[in-house]
Amino acid sequence: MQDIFVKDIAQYLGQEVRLKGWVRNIRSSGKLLFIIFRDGSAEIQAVAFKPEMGEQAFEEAKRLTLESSVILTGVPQKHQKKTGEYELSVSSVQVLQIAENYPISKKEHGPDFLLSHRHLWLRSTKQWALLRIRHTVYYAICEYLNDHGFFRFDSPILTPNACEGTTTLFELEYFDEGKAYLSQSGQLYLETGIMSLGRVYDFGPVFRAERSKTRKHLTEFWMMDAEAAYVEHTENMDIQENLIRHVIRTVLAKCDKELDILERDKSALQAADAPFKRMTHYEAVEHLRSKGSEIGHNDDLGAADETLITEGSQVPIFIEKWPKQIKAFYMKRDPDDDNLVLGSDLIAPEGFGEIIGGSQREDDYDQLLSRMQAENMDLEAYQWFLDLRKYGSVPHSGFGIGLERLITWMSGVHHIRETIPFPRMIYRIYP
RNA sequence: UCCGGAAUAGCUCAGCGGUAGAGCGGGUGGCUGUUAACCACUAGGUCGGGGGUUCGAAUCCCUCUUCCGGAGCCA
Repeated sequence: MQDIFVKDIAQYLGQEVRLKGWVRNIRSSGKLLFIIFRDGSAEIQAVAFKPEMGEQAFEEAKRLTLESSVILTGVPQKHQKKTGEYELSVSSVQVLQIAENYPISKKEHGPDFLLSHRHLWLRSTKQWALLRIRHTVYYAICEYLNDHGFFRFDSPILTPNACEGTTTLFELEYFDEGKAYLSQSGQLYLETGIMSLGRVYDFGPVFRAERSKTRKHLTEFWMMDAEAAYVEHTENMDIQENLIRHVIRTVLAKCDKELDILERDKSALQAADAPFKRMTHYEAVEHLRSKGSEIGHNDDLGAADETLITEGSQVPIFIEKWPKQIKAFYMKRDPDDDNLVLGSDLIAPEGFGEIIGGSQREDDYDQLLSRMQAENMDLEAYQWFLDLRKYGSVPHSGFGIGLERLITWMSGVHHIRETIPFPRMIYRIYP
């Protein structure tokens, strides 16, 4: 007899097999018992029928409760009521453990309860689907980059200095060396990697101690940073667009069932796999003001603006060429306008907001130095970064994708906290 | 940090000045095709903490705590 996974059940019709997993739900009707069984790969209805399996085995099956661990032996058959589905006709039941009073019931729960039981909530169908989409998105990003000349280059997580502003760092004591910080982005370190490998990316957790409390924020999230030598602003956006479109196609191809479970509108994702729109920050502001926003020409887009800008657009929109005072010090100035930088944000459609921030980097030593001085940065701490502009500086660009933001969009889920196994938020660090 | 909202059974909620309720989950029993199965019975509560008003407070007021939603900031 063979041990198989539920996902492969169709290949074993009529043969006795063994399935190892858990009980998702159980329904009984006298001499009949319906066990909704899952094993990680998929789920299936197992039917225990007393006259066929005998009194003893049936009594064993009757002991089962929600989330009990069990090994079922039986024969896969076509589902008697649902075409295209299968069920297992159970012949024997080996109970590993009876789960008593599993806390998550079949009815609704509030977010506080579910988040406090996140270690168990992960087993629920919707969470199972989200974890699988997360896996697919992660894999698709790496696949695209690997196929386009990028090398994995791991940036450090413990760092001596900040990449973005200094108010949002998690701080810790580092032996006798003073303060160290958890990385907010591997970008500055990636810029060293391109001088060796040409094109590089990192993928790992980053940490931001921002006291933001919205459905788009986590204090610990996964970011993919990519950086490429001799790539300028426009090509940088081309790479991002092709990468995101590859992710959309991969998710649609591999996660059809998961998207159904999440009731994701797949046609919206299909429509997003088309050339992205591009507009300058100036054009975006003009457009927003015509729609009633009070945004100014030197302002960042607010949450409402992000939704408004993509209204009526099926594809993501790049907003490029930003006023330099609202963007980071390392972005390259626009040669056509000294007040602008060659940065771009990618805004997802359907109100999902910003998913990528990228830019061409300042490669001129003097320009970078004066910008850092203007922002009162600790030049000594960034000497290594300035060195890159002294020894073979080249035009280069890069971008960072927030993995969970991208998953939120792909899956259509309401809150980012469901897209990572254990979300870290301002008021929650358990479990 | 700021602005709103909420806290009652294990869970989701109703009750909004006069004897603490329902559904789900748990337990017991019934049912040969169930789909959050169903039916019957049953156990289960310092109404978030503290203070006040009142003959009487889950209910009105004050305060603290916790959580949720949103803003700013960001990916």
